[in-house]
Amino acid sequence: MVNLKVNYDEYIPLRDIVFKTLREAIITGDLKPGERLMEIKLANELGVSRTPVREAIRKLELEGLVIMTARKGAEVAPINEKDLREVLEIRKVLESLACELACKNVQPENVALFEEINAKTEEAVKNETIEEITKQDVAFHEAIYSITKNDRLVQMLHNLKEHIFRYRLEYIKDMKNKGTIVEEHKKIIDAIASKNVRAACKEIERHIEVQEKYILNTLIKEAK
Amino acid sequence: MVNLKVNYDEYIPLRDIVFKTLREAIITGDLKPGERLMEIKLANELGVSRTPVREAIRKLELEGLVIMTARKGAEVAPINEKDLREVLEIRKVLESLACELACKNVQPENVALFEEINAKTEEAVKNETIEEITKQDVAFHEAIYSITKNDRLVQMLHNLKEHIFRYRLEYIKDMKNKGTIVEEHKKIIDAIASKNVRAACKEIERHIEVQEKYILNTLIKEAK
DNA sequence: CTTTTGTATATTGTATACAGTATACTATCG
DNA sequence: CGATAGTATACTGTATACAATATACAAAAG
Repeated sequence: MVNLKVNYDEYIPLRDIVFKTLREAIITGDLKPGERLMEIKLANELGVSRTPVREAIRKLELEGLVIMTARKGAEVAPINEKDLREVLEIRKVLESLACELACKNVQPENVALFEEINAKTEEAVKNETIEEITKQDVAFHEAIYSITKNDRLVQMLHNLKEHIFRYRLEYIKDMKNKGTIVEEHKKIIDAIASKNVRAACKEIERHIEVQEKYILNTLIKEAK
Repeated sequence: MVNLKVNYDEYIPLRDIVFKTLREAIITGDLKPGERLMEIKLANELGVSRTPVREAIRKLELEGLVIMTARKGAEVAPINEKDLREVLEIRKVLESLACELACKNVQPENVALFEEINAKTEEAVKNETIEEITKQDVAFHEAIYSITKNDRLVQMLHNLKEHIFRYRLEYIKDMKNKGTIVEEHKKIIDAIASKNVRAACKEIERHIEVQEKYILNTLIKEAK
C-alpha cells in the first residue's frame, strides 16, 4: 500500500487568511491606529463575506490589536508609550525565561546556528540592508525559542513580538544602533553556550532595554 | 441639565456571554478534555444561533482552551503534564514580575489589604471551607496584580490562571497543603511591604513551585 | 466473513438576510 | 443664525440558508 496522507495543513479557512492579512496590515501600519475596521468594506476588498472577517476580528480582539466598542465595531488599537512599556516589561522576563531554558537544553549544533545567524547579521550591518538586519534579528530570537521546549512560551513571545513590530520599524532604522546588535547577540550566545543562566538572562534583558530606549526615543521625537 | 449617561458596559453581546459560559464550562470540567464543541448543539442549548457560538469558539481557540481541526470543528484542549509544566513555568516568571512591580508601587493601604485577605484565608483554613480558601487565595493574587500598573500583565496572568484552574481544583482539596498557604502569603506580604524585590520574587516562585508539585502529584496519582 | 463502495446524515465553512442601533444630514422652529 | 427634531443611511448583531466536507451505516462484491 502506498503511504498517502492528505496534508490537513494545506487547507486554511478563510478566517485564518483574513486574520493573518489584517494582522499584517496592522503591524506594518497599513491599517493605522484608530482606523475603523468595517466588516463590509473589508469583506469586499478581500473578496469574502462578512463571516470570516468577523471571526478574524474576534481573534485580533483577543490579541489586543483591535479594540471593540459595542454596536460600533472594531478599530485598530492605538500605539502609545504606556502600552509599549507594558509589552516590553513582559517581554523582558519571557525572553529571559527563554534564555534560561535555552541554557538547559542547548547543544553544540544550536550554538553553531546562533553564530551562523549572527555572522549574517554582521554582514547585513556592513551592507546597511535594514530589511536583512531585521530578518536576521528575528531569526536569532527564533533560534533561541526553538530550543526552549515550551510551546506556549514561544506562542506568547510571538504575540508580544507582533505588538513590538508596530514600533520597531522606526527603531531599526536608527543607524547608530546597528553595530551593537551583533555585539549584544554575541554576548548572549556565549552565555548560553557556557550554560551560564545568570549571564544569559542579564544580557538578553539588557538587549531589550537598549531596544526600549531607542523605540521610546523615536516615539517621543515623533510626538513632538 | 441632569448628568445622564448610558452605561455601555451594560450591553454585552451574545458572543461574549457564550464565550464566558463555555470557558467556565471548560475550566470547571463540565466540558471534558477531548469533548467536541458542536455548534448547533451548543446554539440550541444556549438558545442562540450558531454565529455567536462560532465567534466565542474563535476566542477560546486563541486562549488555547480548545483545539481546532479544519472542517471537523473544535474540541476541548486536553490536560496533560507537559501543558501544565509550560503554563507554570511561564506563570512563575510573570507572578514574579508582578511582585517586582508591586514592590515598586506598594502603599501602606495595600499592605493592609494583603493582611486582611490573609487573615480571612487563615480563618477559612481553620474552618476547612475549601471554597473560601480558593476564593481568598485568588483575592490575594488579584490584590498584588492590582498595584502592578501593567494591564497587559494582569490580563495574561488571568488567562494563565484559567488554565491552571483546570488542574487546581484537586490540589486545593489536599488538606496537608492548606496551612502552608497562609505562611507563604505572609512571607510574600512582608517582602513586598519592605520593598525587597529579591525576596518577594523568591517567595512567590517558591509558592508556585509548591503548587506545581502538588498538582503534578495529583495528576500522576490520577493517571495510575 | 471481510472489504469495499455507495448513500444518507451530520457538521463545518461561507454567504446572505433581517433587525436594531448609531451616525450624519436636512429641515423646521425659535 | 442656532438648536432641535426628523429622516435617511450605514453599520453591527444575530439568525438563517446554502455549499462542501466528514462520518456512519448499509449494501454489494470478493
